[in-house]
Amino acid sequence: MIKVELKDGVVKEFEKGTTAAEVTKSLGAGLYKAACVCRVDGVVCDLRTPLENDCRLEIVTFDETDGKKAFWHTSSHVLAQAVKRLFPNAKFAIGPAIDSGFYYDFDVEKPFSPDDFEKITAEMKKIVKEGLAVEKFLLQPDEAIKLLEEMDEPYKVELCKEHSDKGEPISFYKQGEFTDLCAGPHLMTVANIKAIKLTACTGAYWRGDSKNNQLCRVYGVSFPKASMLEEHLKMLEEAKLRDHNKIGRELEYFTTVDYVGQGLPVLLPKGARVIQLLQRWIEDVEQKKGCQLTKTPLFAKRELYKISGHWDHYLDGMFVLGDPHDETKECFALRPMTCPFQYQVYLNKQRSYRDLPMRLTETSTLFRNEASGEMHGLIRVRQFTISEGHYILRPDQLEEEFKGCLELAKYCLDTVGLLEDCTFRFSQWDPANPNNKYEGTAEQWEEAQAVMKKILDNIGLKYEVGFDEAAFYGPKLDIQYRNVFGKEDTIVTIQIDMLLAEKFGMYYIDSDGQKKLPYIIHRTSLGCYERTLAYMLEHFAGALPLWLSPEQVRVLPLSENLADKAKEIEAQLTAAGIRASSDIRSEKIGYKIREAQLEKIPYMLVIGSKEVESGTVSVRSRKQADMGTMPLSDFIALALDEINTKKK
RNA sequence: GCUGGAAUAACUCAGUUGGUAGAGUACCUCACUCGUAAUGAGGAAGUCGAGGGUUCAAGUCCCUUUUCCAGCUCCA
Repeated sequence: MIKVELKDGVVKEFEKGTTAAEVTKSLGAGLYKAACVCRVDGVVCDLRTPLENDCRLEIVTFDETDGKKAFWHTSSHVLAQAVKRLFPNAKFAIGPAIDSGFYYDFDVEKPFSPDDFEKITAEMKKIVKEGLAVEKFLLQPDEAIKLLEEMDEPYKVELCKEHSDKGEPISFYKQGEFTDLCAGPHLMTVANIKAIKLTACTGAYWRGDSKNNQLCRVYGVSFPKASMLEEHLKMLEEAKLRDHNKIGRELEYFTTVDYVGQGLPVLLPKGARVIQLLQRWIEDVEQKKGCQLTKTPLFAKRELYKISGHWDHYLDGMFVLGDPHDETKECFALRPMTCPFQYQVYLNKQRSYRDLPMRLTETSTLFRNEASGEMHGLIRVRQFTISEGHYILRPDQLEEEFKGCLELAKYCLDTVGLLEDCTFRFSQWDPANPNNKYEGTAEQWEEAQAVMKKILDNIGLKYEVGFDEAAFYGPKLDIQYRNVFGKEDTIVTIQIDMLLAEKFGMYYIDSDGQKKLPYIIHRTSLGCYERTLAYMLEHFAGALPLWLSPEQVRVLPLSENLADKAKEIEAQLTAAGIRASSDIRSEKIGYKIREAQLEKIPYMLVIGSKEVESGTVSVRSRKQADMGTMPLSDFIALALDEINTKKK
């Protein structure tokens, strides 16, 4: 007999070798039905796992992430089974669970059409109704490879051969006529998958490498109850209403024009105003932090990029003016980054250790020739403006300055309301990167990464490691943000560079009279303005905080004959530094309010004869509706306080 | 760059098997002078993304191309 400790410390005895499933069943039919997988002493396992020793057993349902993962993983097998039935020639790659569902990659002659989708969904539902039990079996590596070869699954054979190096048995899962190479864990039966929706069909490269064959990836999501699926789809619809690419256009922040080109959004007055406000604020904040503002050219001769290394690493990503390969003629390129330009400020004269740290910042417009399929609203564009900076430092200043950069970035992101949803990624090099991406020696890399790790650990920052995500000249701390579709991008980056100073001959004379190489931190405080604006539009669903609202107050006279009074109030607001307008059209007040509300105008001041008589305004906010009447001066004080404190 | 989807009035979208281009909103005009999310009537508005082709006839079928969307790859 073995002792099994259950939830809340209850201990029960079972025969040695009893499976977790049998234990669960003994606890109650309802629990067994809801159970997806279990954790034995904290390790996620199949319910079919036999318990051999005393242990702690947790039953995991769909409510937990581990449960969802298993549920969706099994769903991906059902998808594969349905595809096999309908398209017997399809070859199978991988089919994992992801954060919001599952996918399976297939090699098929023709990608699936929406029509095929319906058929596949119907077949999946049929399979669920058949209520097949999921069984697990193990094979020795050579037997496993033989089986997969017989099944004519070349991708699976490739995967299996890699696992077989370990010499461990290979696990398979089987439901009905369908067998798949898989590590699991899986549900006990497909019968629990009550609601299924296939969401997208896209291309995806085998093993994530664009040199490889492109497969057909089918995305889906599934739930134990139909109502949960409905709720999920409703949530997705609501997320889409926050999409900056939709509301940014609707609310007239930006637009795109066919004949201007891809990745070149046109900022409309509202978008331009927000970016101006952010830029003025950041430039002032940086000045107070001891930064020096620079303004350097937007393009330069090819020779500059050759020194920095960008010419060799990123020629494809640059907009080149002239023939890049004709060395007999002058050739220019628009700048894809600011580093080599800003270094010229440092190089302007001989520098002493007393000049350091030198904190150079610039509101820098950059140009990157992104591949045509990469562009996305304001998030991924070909021309953008970034709060860029390079700090040139003595080694003894590195830690403190790095902390300063991180504090500044956190302050900026917090002020614009985005920090709470950010995650941190320590982006490191891959010594074995096949494309020769990284410059410098292993010693230099180990040192730079050790320094960064020490700094991050000292601060106690929670971060993930991004392997093979470093810049070609050094490791990065990337601050990541997810858009409404869950896609992650870097919003802010802080990088340690030990290589470029030498390339540009950026020495300083130390206190001992010796020439020495400085460290350089590449950093941004708020990231690039377009991207930050995009995320703010999503975060606030278009209702930007008052201090950043392009139009802060709209005066709404009840009737046309109060137009002069409205204009007078507007002028008083403008004089107080508030961005105001008035709606003097001969429309009903409800109509004007509705429009202002849809435009997310923070405050509406309604004025009628009552207000004119008493010298007050009737205040309505987009959040709290009617706030009652007050003297105009009171409202101005209230608004200015909200603006000056940058209230979110 | 790759896979899939899309493009019709300023916006959101209808448009049957190929046979004269439609609605709502917005816009303009007029009336109404209004109390916290849509007043009424009338009017104007489209080379059906662009370029080729098939056809007596193309928004609709075929080819090319541009842009937008989702995903992959990439992201200094």
